[in-house]
Amino acid sequence: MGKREDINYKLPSGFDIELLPGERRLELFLLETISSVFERYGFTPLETPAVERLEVLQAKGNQGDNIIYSIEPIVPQDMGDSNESSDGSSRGLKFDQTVPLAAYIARHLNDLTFPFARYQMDMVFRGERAKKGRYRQFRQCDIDVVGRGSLDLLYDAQMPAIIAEIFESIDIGKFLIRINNRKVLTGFFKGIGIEKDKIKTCINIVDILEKVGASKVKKELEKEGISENIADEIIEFINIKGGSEEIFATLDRKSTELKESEDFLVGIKELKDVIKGVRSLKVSEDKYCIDLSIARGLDYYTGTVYETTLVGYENLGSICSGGRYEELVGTFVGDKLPGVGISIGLTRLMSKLMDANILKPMSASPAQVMVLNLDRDLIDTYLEISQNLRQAGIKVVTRFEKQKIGKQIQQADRLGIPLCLLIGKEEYTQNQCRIKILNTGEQLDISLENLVEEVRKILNNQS
RNA sequence: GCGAGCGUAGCCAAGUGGUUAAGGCAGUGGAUUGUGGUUCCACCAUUCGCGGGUUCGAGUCCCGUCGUUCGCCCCA
Repeated sequence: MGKREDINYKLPSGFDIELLPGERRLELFLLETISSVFERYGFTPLETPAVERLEVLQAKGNQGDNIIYSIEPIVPQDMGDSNESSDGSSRGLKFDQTVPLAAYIARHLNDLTFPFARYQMDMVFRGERAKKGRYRQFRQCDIDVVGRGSLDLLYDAQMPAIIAEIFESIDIGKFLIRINNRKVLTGFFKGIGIEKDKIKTCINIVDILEKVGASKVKKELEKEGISENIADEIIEFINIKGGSEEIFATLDRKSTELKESEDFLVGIKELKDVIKGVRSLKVSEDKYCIDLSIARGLDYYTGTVYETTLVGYENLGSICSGGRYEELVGTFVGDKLPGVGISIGLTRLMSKLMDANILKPMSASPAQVMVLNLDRDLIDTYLEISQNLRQAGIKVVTRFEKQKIGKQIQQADRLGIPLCLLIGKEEYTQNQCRIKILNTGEQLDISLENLVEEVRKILNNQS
């Protein structure tokens, strides 16, 4: 098979994110759809390097060491230890877009206009155990808005509107954006007497409710030294269900029962403002809800948090999530620079949705027309026709190699090219061209003068 | 990092100590010379991740090694 046995060319675990042509075309289509929604809301495109200093990557939160890939050069042997002083080990690959954004803002503070709204659809890297649909390198589509000093809660409200618009336009069925506010959670924990240093742990435990179920959450909480009564109270709290007004009513009632409810009240107020904004942005009621069990694992979230699931496919997990972070950017700059953002894990989303047959790959080739090679002597005609079509904006593949006609048509079919142009001696002498429409098998003879026009007409009818 | 499983062609695989290593998909060639997605025929692994061992004999058992998958953890 001509295969080299000494080189293992398989991709390492977690990096098998290569797509076939039709899949890549689908990805590009999605990227285009997503970015056009982002831009409709005035977000500006941005890209940051794959590499940042470790101190930047580790600046906030507990992402820690087990997910960051460090990067260092391979020192050539004959260079001895001359590279030893390089600080290669102090760099790593970015594991999300938010932390690099914070650093970016710190670097360009004086060149940017605030609130700064940007989108980014780069690859990120996580050194975690790979799973089906969960990779070590993957593409995330992020938007964030960062304000200087303060950031209006309407930016938080805008996020669900953007999410809704995106998932409506890529047509993947019903989805639900679940909204919560971390201050509601932390305020509640504080109010029922949980010590400050345990609140973070509690948030992380609560976050896994959906995955592991209430009894496991309770067990975990008790492992942290939380009494059974309190654990029950927590579970009851995060399970509160209902419409927005209903939940607000419950929360208001709860706030009077709590010992210390300042944070809790702030959280409720924020959540109310956000929901009000979402409503004003005309996001339809069945697309979002308040869900007090949404906490998000990342440490840097401080206020609003979001998670989006596909209705009927909840097991796919969150397809878009994010939240507000008050302190993250400020870790690099002295100022207060609160931000809010969301992220779509596109690689994972595509992989899962294609497995579930919700998304289907596009045709392998963007070409709309294939000019067949029936006679090598007519190659100049083929080239000329191809150029004419291209000038009219039509995507054309010209066959240079003479092959059995059936093979050529078969190839066009496999590539998903809808039209074949056949010009042999016969057609040529009559100044004609035969157009074959592959999905119907229909053929028609057109004079060369009208060809461009005719092809365009057929293509229009097809789409 | 810990626990479990798996490793047979480009892909999916049967095979559980005897040997010519099923089958399917894909691929290549053909079924009379200018027509595809259907059908039919032929071809397509001196070899079972790698190394060692047990045995008259190993893809099949044992040890090691590498790779990979799943679970815990974490998350997109």
